[in-house]
Amino acid sequence: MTVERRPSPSRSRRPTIKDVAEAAGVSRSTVSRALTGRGYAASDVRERVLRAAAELGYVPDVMARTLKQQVSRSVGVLVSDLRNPFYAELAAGASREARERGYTMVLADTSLSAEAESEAAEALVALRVAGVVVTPNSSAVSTYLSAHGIPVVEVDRQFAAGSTDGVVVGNRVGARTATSHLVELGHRRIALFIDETDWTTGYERYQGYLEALAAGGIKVEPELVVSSGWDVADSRRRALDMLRGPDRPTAVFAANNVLAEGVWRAIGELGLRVPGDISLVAFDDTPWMSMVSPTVSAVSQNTYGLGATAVRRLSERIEMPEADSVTTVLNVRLISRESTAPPPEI
Amino acid sequence: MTVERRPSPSRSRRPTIKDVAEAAGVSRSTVSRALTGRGYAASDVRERVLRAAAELGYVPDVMARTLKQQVSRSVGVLVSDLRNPFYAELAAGASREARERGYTMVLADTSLSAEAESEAAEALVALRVAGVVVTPNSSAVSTYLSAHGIPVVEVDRQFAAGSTDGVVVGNRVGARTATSHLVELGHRRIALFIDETDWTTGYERYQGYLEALAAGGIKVEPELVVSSGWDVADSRRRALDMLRGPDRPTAVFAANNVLAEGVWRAIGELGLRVPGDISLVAFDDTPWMSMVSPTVSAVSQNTYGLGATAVRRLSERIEMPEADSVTTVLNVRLISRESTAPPPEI
DNA sequence: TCCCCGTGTGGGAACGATGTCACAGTCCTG
DNA sequence: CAGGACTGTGACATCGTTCCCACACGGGGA
Repeated sequence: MTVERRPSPSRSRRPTIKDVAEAAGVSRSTVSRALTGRGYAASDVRERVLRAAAELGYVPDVMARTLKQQVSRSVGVLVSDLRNPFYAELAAGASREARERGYTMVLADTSLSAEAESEAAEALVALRVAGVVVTPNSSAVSTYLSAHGIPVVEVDRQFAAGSTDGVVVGNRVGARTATSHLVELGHRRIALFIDETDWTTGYERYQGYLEALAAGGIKVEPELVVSSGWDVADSRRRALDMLRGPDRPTAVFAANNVLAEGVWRAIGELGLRVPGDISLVAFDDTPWMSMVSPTVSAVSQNTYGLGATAVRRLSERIEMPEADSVTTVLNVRLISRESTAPPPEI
Repeated sequence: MTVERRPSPSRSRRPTIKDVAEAAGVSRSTVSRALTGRGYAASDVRERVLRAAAELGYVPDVMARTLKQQVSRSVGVLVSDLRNPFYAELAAGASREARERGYTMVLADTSLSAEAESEAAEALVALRVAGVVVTPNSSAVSTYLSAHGIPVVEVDRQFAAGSTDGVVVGNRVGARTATSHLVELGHRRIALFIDETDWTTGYERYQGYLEALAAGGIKVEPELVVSSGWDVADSRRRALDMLRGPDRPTAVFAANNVLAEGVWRAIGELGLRVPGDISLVAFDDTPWMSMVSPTVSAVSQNTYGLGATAVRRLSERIEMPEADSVTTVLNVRLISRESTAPPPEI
C-alpha cells in the first residue's frame, strides 16, 4: 500500500434561501413559492429567483424541509449481505425504483447480525425515513419500525405477515418444482441443503421439498436434510461429509445460491461427475450457474424485480397508510440445464 | 404474481424531546444534556430522563439535530452498478466501515448514467451529507461536490487526482504482471479486452499491458486491443468476432470481470479449449473464476477493502478538512490458476 | 363611490434539537 | 461571614424551510 500527498483547497458557507431572496430582491416566502411551484409567483419574479438560485448554486436543505414538513423523501433499505449477489441485485432493483419515484435510498448492510439490524433500524427512525424495505432476520425490526409509525415492506422473507406488507417469491412452488424435476428423472435419494426450515422462506422451501417427495411416494430421510450455516465454507464442509458417505444421495437440491456454491465446490473436490454421479438443482439462479460446466439447473427468481416491487409497494403504502396490507408473490421458474439427469444405474 | 389482502393498523404522533421533558419533569435543555452527555445533569435526573425516553420510545430527530449543528453523520456512496459484484462488494466494505464509524450510508446506484449521477450528487448535497465516496464516471461529480464544500473520495477510478482524495488499486502493476505472465509462457499474440484506454483505471491497465509487451520485445498489434462496451453481451460479441477470425490471439487479458465473463462465454460457445487453444487471464477476481473448469487466473484486488479504505479516508478527511489530499494505492496480486499455459504449437 | 375578489408579496410562527446565558443554590476557603 | 467556585437548571435564540395569514394593488360590479 502506497500513499502520495498533495496540497488541498478550502471552502465557504453554503447559500440559503435567504441569500437567494436577497440576490433576487424578494422575500424568502417568494423564493420558496417560486422554487417549489406551490402558491403564486409572477413569472418575471419566478425567473429572477431561478436565475439567482442557479447562480448561487443553491440547493434546498432537505433537513430543514423535512423538519418543517414532517415527512421526508427517503426510504431505508435493510439487506442482509451485499456480498451475496442475491441481495446486491435486490438492492439494485430497489435503488432504481426509489430513484424513479423521487426517493433517496438509505442502505444498510446488516451482515446477518441482529445488533446491526436494530442499530440500523434506529438510525432510520432518527432519519425520519418515509418507509423501510427490509429482508428481515426476525420480527423485531418490523415491529419496532411499525411502532414508530414507519411503513415497512418485508421482502424475500416475511415475519410480520398480516400486519405489514410483504413481497416474496413462490418459494413453495419453486422448491416443489425443482424437487419434482428430480423425482421425475427417477431419483429417490434426494438431499436438501437449506439454511433453516422453521421460518418463512426456509420453511416454505422445505415444505415444497416435502410435498414433491410425498407426491412421488418417497419417504423422507432426515439425514438427507442438511441445515447448513449461512456461508459457502460451511455448506462445502457439510457437503463433503455427506457426499463422501457410503450411500450418498443421487441428487441434491440446494435451497439458495450460497449453499449451491458450497455443494458445487465439494462435488468438484471429490471428483464426482455431474450429472453422471449426482444431479444438482439450486434455488436462485446466479451468473456462475450458467458459466460452469456442466451448467446448473436452477429455480430463477426475478431478484431485481423483487427489490423494485418492494419499493413500489412501499411507496403505495406511504400514499395510503390505512389500506389493507398486502403480500405480493412473484412467480419463479425452473431453468433446466445440464446438471440434472436420471440417477446412475446401480 | 398473486396478491393477498389483510386489514391494517394505524399510528400516532412521534414523541419529541418536549414529551420526554414533561414525562421526566425537567426542561428540554436538561433532557438534551442528559441524553447527549454534554453539559451538567445530576445522576438521578439523568436516570429519570433516560427512563422516560426509553418508555416513550424517544429517538432524537436527526433532521432537527443536523439542522442545528450544521453537520450530519451520514455519508453518501455513489457506485456505478450494484449488479456488478465488484461494486456490490465495494459497497459492502464501505457499509461496514461507515457503520463502525457511526455514519449512516446513503447509497445510490448511478447505473453508468451521467444524469443519474448528477441527480444523486444533488440529492446528497441537499441531504447535507458529511462526505461522499464515489466511483466517478467523469470529473463532474467531484467538482460539483467539492464546490459545495463536501469532502469527496474517489475510489477505483480517479478523475480529480490532485484536488480530492483517491483510493485505487495498483492497476498498472497488476495489468503488467498479468500480461507478463502470458509473455513468459511464450505468448506473442496477446489480446486486451478493455472498456476504455484514455482515463484513470482503463488507461493504467492499458499502460501496464503495453509495458509488459515492450519488456517482452513484442510489437503492439492494434487490432488485438478491443475497446468493448460495458456489458457482458457486448464483450461476448466482440470476443466471438475476434476469436472466430483467421489468426486469433493465443491469449486474452480481460481488464475487468464483466469483460472476462463475456470472453469466457464466447470461448465456450466456440468450443475452444482453455488453456489448450487459448489462455485467459482477468483483472478482478470474482467467485465464478474459481468455480468454472478450468479455473481462471486473475489479478485479485481487495474490493471489500477498497470500499472500507475509502470510507476510512473520507472520515479522516472530514475530521481534517485542510490536510493535504492523498491517493492510497492498494496492492493487487496475480492468482495463477488453470486458464494459462504456453501457446499451442503451430 | 364602495366593496369584493383575484393576484402577488412579505412577515412571522412554526418544526425539533442544541447550546449559550443567566440564575439559583451549595459548598468551600480565606 | 463574605465572596468565589462549582453544580444544576430553565429561558431563549438559532438552524433553513414552509406555509398561514395579512396586506397591497387594481379592476369590475353594484
